[in-house]
Amino acid sequence: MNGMPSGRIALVDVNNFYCSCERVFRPDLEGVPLVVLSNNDGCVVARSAEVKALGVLVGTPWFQLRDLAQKHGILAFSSNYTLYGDMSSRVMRVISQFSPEQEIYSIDEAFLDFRHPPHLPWVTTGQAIRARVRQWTGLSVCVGFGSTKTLAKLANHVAKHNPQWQGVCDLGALASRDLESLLATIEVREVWGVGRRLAVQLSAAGVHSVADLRACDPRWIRSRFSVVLERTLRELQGRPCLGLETMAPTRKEIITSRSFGCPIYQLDELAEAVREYMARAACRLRQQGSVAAAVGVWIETNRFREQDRQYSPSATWPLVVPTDDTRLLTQTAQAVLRTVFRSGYRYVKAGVMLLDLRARGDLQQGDLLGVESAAMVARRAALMATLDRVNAKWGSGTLGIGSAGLKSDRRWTVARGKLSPAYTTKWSELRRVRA
DNA sequence: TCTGGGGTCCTAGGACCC
DNA sequence: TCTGGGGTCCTAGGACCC
Repeated sequence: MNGMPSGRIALVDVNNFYCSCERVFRPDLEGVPLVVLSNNDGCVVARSAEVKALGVLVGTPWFQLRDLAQKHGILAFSSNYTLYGDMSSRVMRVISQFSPEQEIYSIDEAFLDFRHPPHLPWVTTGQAIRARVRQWTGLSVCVGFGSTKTLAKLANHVAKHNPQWQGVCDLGALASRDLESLLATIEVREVWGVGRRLAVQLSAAGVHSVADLRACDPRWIRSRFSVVLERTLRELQGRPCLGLETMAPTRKEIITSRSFGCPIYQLDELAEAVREYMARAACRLRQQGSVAAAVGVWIETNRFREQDRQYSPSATWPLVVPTDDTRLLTQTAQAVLRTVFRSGYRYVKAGVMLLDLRARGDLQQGDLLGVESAAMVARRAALMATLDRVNAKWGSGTLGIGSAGLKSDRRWTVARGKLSPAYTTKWSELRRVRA
C-alpha cells in the first residue's frame, strides 16, 4: 500500500452520457457511430466510442463533418436536455444509495464519500455501483477511487481508458511502485485542473507526466503558477484540499444566452429574444431564492464571418432595489439593450446576465427607504409564484411579460431538427414496445 | 449556409483613502 | 531637482470545469 488513508472518495461518471441516453431508448443504435449536437445543431458536444475512434473532437462544427459522417454513417441528434436531465436524476438517485455523502458535480458525474472502510475491497463496491446503475437505468458508468477528489478523478480516467480495469480503479490499492509507474504513463493534461494552457507551460518547465507533477515542490508550483495549481498538486499527493460540496451551491450569477436560428437585424426582434431569455433567468433566480442587484445584456455578430462588420457590445446596469421580479428585470434588460444596439449589423446571438445576487431575505437598501409596503411585496411574490407554476406545468413561455414572443413569428428561436422524443417525461412520447 | 451554453476562482492593476 | 507607504475595493481578464 502507498500510505493513503483507508477512507475513499469515489467519482462516478457515466460513459458517453448524452449518446448513451439516446441509445437506452434506441437499442438498434448500439454500435452505430453517434454524435449529439449543441443548440442550433451547431457543434459536436458528445461522441460515441465509434466517433471518438474516428478522431472527431468535441466542438467540431457539424457542417464540417458532413463528408466524414456520410462515409461512416455517423448519426447526429439535437441536444435533448429534457431527456438527459431526467436520466441524470435517475442515475444520481441510484448511486446515492451507496453513500449519503454525495456531491453532484455535473449532469453526468458525482463524488461519493466513503469515510469508513468497507468489509470488501473498494473495487467490489465500485462493481456493485456499476451493476446497479446499469440494471436500473440502462447506462454504464466508470468508478474511480482515491483519497482526494483529484485522485478519484484520475482513477476514473484510468478506469475509463484501460479496459483491463473493467470500469473500476482504486488508486489507493496500488503498491507505491506500481502507482508511480502508472502515473508516469499519464499526461499531465489529464489531471483535473490542468487545462491546455497550463499543460503547455508545465511541459516547457519539464513537467510532462502526472508523476512529474506529483514530484514537484508545492512552493515552487505556487510561485511559478498559482495557488490553484498548488492545491491540485497537494491533492495529487494525497492531501485533501477540496471538500465535498453536498449542498447545491446558490449561484453567484445566472446567465441565459442562445444563438439564434437565423440572423437578426432589428431591435424589436432582439428585444423579444432578450425578454424570453430574461424570463428563464428570472425563474432560475427565484428557484434559488435570490434577488439580483445588477442586470447585464450582450449581443453578438458572427465572429467567424470575416466579411461581416463585427460588433459585440455588452453593458451592465445596477438596480436601485435588488429584485426577482421578471417585470422589473425585463424592463431593465430592454433598456440596457437599447443603449448598446446599433443598426446595420447581422446579430446571431444574445444573452442576459443576473449579477450581484444575494439572498431574498437579506436586508436591502430599498427596505430601509420603505419603497415597497409589505402588501406590495406579498402581491409581487404571489404573481411571480403563479408565473412559475403556470410555466412549470404548461411549458416555459406559456405565460410571459408584455408581448414576449407574441408579436413576430419568432423565426429566431433555436433550430433542433434532429431531436429525439422526450421518452421519459411526456406520456405522448413514450417508447412503444408493440404497435 | 451552417461554428454551444453556463459556471467558478484567482490575479493584477487601478482607484481611492488615510 | 527631489514626489511615500500601506490598505481596501473593484474590475477585467485569464484560467479552469462540464
